[in-house]
Amino acid sequence: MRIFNQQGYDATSVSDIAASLGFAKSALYHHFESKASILELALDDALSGLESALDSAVRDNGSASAQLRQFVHSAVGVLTARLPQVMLLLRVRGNSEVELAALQRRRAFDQRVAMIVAAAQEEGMLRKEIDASVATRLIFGMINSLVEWYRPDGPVDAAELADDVLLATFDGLQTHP
Amino acid sequence: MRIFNQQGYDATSVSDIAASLGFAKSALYHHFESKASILELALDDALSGLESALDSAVRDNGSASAQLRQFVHSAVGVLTARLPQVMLLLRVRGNSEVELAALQRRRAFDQRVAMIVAAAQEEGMLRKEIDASVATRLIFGMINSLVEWYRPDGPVDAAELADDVLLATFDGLQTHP
DNA sequence: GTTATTACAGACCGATCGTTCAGTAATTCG
DNA sequence: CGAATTACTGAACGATCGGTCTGTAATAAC
Repeated sequence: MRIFNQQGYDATSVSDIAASLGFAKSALYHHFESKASILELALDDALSGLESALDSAVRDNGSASAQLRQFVHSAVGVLTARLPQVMLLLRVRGNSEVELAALQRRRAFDQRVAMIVAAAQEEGMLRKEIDASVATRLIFGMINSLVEWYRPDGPVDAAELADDVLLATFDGLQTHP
Repeated sequence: MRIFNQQGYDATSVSDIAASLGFAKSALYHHFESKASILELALDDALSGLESALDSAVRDNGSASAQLRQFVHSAVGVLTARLPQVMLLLRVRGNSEVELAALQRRRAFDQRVAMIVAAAQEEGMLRKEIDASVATRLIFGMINSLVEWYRPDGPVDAAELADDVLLATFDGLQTHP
């Protein structure tokens, strides 16, 4: 996963992976069916993590507004905790069966989230000037962009970051009089 | 650029490009030096667009707060107007000389932006609970994520989107009493 | 300590990669 | 119209790709 993310999946050869493990590439095929199956494991892990975070948020809260707040917070948690997997998921382009399946599963997930955002807007939580589907994409665009810079061993604390994202998305970065 | 973005640069062969143009792949080498040079043209265009938008924002405004607001707005404009180029830029991983050069140029650009955000925070425009560098990444994470879904022929208007992003980043998506 | 079983190495496969080159068609120019 | 330039084709290049196969170490089981 580390090399996939550094170079990109397609730019990474099976030899690259094997070399970084100190093995011959044929050794990899003793443990994995194919290059794609390695990717598949990571994508499944990322999707499972996000899905169960959403499930919990829905289960734990009555209103869509509360569900959304909890999910935004926990989505940052999943992203920081399973950074390599989510990183791979967000870069999938649909070039193979494995990638297409992951994209489809992600689309279904995104639609569930969009429904909650729309409901939260109906509840009066979100301003109506901005279309619900646009709002959804802006919120999770910000969250997903964390994979581009957040690093577990970096200076930013994951828990604080989740709070910051909640504040930024819902209350804005500007000071208010 | 369209095919690079659909499949990813590495997953796109020169034959793919030639075929979609109705040419033999050798014909491409009459117009371009290499596959990498095609990428280079696009990356240069994206970077130039963003840089000149930043230059204008700095030139047109006195305070960092005003500079930031204008640049956020115009960055969305550059992104929507030069979607394919910016899309490519944001996916560069540094796998070649061309990509490394683009990454370096982008890092310098990002630092200029980060300085303005920090100055805007000093001016009292941005809340101080959130670190300036984190705020920078959240803002432009949201903006850059537009390439993942915005399409010129889609239902979302580019001008409205720029306003929405401005509202979302600075005032937040939540309604206020 | 013999025997399974697991874990690897190295050579090799066909396919495809980016690129080159010699030659031909199409277009422009005087 | 003929000459020069531009645009393109098709075959071929070495390199590298994901994957397979045979065989040999290392480990575990009894």
